[in-house]
Amino acid sequence: MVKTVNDIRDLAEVLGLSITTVSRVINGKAKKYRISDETQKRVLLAAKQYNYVPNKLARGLKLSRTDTLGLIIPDISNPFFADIAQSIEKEARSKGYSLILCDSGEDHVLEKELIALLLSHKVDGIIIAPVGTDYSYIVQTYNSGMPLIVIDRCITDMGLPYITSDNYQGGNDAVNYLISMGHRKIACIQGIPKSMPTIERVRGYRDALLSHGIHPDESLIVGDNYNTENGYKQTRILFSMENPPTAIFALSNLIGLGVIKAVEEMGLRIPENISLISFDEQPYSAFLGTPMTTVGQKKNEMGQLAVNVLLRYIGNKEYRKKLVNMTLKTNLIVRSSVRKNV
Amino acid sequence: MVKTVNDIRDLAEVLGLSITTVSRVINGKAKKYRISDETQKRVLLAAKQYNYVPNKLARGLKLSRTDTLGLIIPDISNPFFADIAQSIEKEARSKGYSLILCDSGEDHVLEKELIALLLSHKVDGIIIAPVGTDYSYIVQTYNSGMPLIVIDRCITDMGLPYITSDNYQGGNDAVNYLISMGHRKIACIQGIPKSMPTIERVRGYRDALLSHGIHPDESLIVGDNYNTENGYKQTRILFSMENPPTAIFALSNLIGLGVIKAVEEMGLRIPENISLISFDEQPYSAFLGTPMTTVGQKKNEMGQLAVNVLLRYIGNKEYRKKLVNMTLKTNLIVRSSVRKNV
DNA sequence: TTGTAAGCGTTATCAC
DNA sequence: GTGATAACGCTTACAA
Repeated sequence: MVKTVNDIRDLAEVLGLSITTVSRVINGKAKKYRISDETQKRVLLAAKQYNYVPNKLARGLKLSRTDTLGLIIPDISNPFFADIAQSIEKEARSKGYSLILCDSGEDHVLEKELIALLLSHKVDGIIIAPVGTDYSYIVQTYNSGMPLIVIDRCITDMGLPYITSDNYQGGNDAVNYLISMGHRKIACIQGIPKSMPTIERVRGYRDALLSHGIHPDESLIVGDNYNTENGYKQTRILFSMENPPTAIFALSNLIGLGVIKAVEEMGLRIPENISLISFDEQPYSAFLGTPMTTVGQKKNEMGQLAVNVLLRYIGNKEYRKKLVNMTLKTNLIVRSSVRKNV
Repeated sequence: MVKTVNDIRDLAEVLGLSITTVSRVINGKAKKYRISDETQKRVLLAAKQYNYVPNKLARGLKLSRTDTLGLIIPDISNPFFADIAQSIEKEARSKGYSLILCDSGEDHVLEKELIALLLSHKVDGIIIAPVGTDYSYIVQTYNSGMPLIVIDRCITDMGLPYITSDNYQGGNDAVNYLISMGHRKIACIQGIPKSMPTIERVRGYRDALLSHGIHPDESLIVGDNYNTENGYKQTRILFSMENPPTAIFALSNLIGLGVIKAVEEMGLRIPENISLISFDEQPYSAFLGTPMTTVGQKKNEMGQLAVNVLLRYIGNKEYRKKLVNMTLKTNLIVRSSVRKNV
């Protein structure tokens, strides 16, 4: 009959050692306390044998450190965020951290609750892609001393650290390209209007038009959500105009999918009847009915950087004074969804 | 100067009440202990005012219950798993549980570590879509009393509870359809060969052929991974045969994408030169170069059921004796990636 | 080189 | 109606 070991206490008992010694060996402080090699080996062996795993709750309670990070994103089924979540999880784990995943569903009331939830879990830090409507709670959390970093849906002028794509450049590049292909009547289907990616992409859109002497037509800047629905609806509406645009700039990959759906349903074709550029590259982008011209983002880098900056905030009080604001270049991936407009 | 409240102790002090009373109110046991309405209101108000959030570590340590579930999946960037993760997170949270997300990256050594990690976090239960190579550790964990449920990559005959799609039916339906369209030389690009979804889908494939008097050609059953790479490579190899198949059955959406890539690169077309059916429906399936015929799965239901069954295991020792094995029907979504072969 | 004991923040048991 | 206190499993001074 083998004794069941649940505790460091049980383990110590089995070994005939004190809890302290066992704890020291388990935590790799053997040589620091000059614990004999033999004792060390015995402990490690027994730990493995009895399948002992230290209780992180007790450990966290004692150390006020849980080796856990919180991640809040608006929609994990959006492959953009799934990719980011993957790189964050991987990087975090490689550094010894676990990840509590929260999907806010683009609901800022829920988002607020989720932050409180993560706080109650005593996570060591939070990575958040906010819904982008109400920041007060996030700012408050950060100012209270909780290490936190914002990704993608960044918030400027609030004193929050963030890592995001150069959305202005992405929007600007896309529209400049459309103009260079002869388009002048270019619609823009937005994501959440108040969110920074949308604001910046639209700013890039406007500036590209203006720099070519085209006055932005406000009736062509439409939509209010990053999802497929919005892309579909706005496209149908755009095409109900007496004089529809010749090109659409979709501010997310999901919006782009919605555009395609609407276009197909109307019996039209991309790019013959309408040109399209969509933000965010996806594995399927190249294989769509018309291979899509997209604005690629450094998702992997964004995730890795977020984790690493956050860990520095966690580990280094001094570093926390440094407000990290990073912007990652985008790249236009030209395929065949834009035709030359003559 | 407002006192900072970190503790239930601090809160009690501020209120001039005992810790016990405060704890009771916070946990909604006010009436059980006949705590006066006024006291109750004061406590609740102060808690809100001082932004008090109970420490889940301490709570978990005391109650041996963390209100936390662990989720292990092989690849969150695969939209199939992203969708499942979303439904699991949502359902779990609605029931008061948080989710620790782990991506095993299809690595069963890592998977084993991740289980130990979740154990050390004292999660109340585990939902796992295993890599599908080595089950021993999972079985051991389950047998040790940890509530656990397997999804998608199920393991039969091991006494583990699971919820999965009817992969046999899905494979059978797909191939029956291909045969009904006149195809006889049908290739099958597998996922991980030892994993149950692959085994079952291939069994469905074989039986469909046999039931039509076609003897399965082993050289047409190829591949070893659910990813895009595998789909691409195997397609290139299949087409290097002197007599390539007229149809391909891809066992995942990612494999399907790889097939498309290879086909395009070879200057061929779907379905003119090769017909294709791919497992798992995705938002983009309808918008691919050739709208894809797919086998749809009940992802949302799978996630919700997994959480609910797991929670019953957690809450009800009796129920744990009942081995839940659920199989969810698939549905063939016919589009235009299969042509009539004459 | 090893051990003793206090304390992390919470809840449950028992008392008043 | 409310309060004091032990205990959950761990780490870490402080002792020896």
